[in-house]
Amino acid sequence: MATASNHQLIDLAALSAAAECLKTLAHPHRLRMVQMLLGGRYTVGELAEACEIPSHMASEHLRLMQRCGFLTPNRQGRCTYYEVAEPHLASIMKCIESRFGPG
Amino acid sequence: MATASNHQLIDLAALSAAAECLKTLAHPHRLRMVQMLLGGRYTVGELAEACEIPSHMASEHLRLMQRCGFLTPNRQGRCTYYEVAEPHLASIMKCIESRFGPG
DNA sequence: TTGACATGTCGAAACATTCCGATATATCAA
DNA sequence: TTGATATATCGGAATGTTTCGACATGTCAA
Repeated sequence: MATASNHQLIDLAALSAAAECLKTLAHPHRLRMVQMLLGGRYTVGELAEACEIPSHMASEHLRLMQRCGFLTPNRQGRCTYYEVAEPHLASIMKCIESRFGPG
Repeated sequence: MATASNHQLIDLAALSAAAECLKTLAHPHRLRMVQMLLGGRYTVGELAEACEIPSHMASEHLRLMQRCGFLTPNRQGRCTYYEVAEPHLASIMKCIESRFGPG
């Protein structure tokens, strides 16, 4: 046994879901996109340019993040704007910034 | 452009490092181990049993987490105790619990 | 309608991860 | 020493991810 304060362990099924989400987040281009989108909405093309990747690949990354509930697309004419749909993304990104950010 | 409050974007090299760490965390058994270790120290065997996996596989997971600075081993006789070495693990785990935990 | 532009989808190659059995090392007890 | 226990490591099979070119769809302007 360990120390006191044994706060409930999350069950394995929930941990698998969490692992899926973390895996989705665990990519440098996707992290950059999330970081940008936490500051506003952007089109596929804008996100692609910021990551210096072809836009059809940005589209693929965005699809993955949409699939696990992080983002939602919002078509407007020829462009598709993506926005953050998962509120917890802000706090997890803060953790990442405090560990890997500047300063 | 987006809204105001354009706080500095992390550079791609740092995001790659962050992605590596997140990838390492993104596994149900490793998440369980981290969650346990945040509450105290455990041996390879104890962690293996909690995850219901053979201990040589637990050892492999622990090696990965050691490699990215999350944990440190601490040999004591025949057993190796692992402990949390990265303070930020606690806060990122809190984020995960608040999203996937009970309640 | 045509042509240009912005996204999205498909299939396959390249690459990485996960898992397992076999084996190695390290410690203790007798 | 021998045998038992606890971890660690190696190699390979199975599986999953990433990237790319090619193509499809959907929108607008003329």
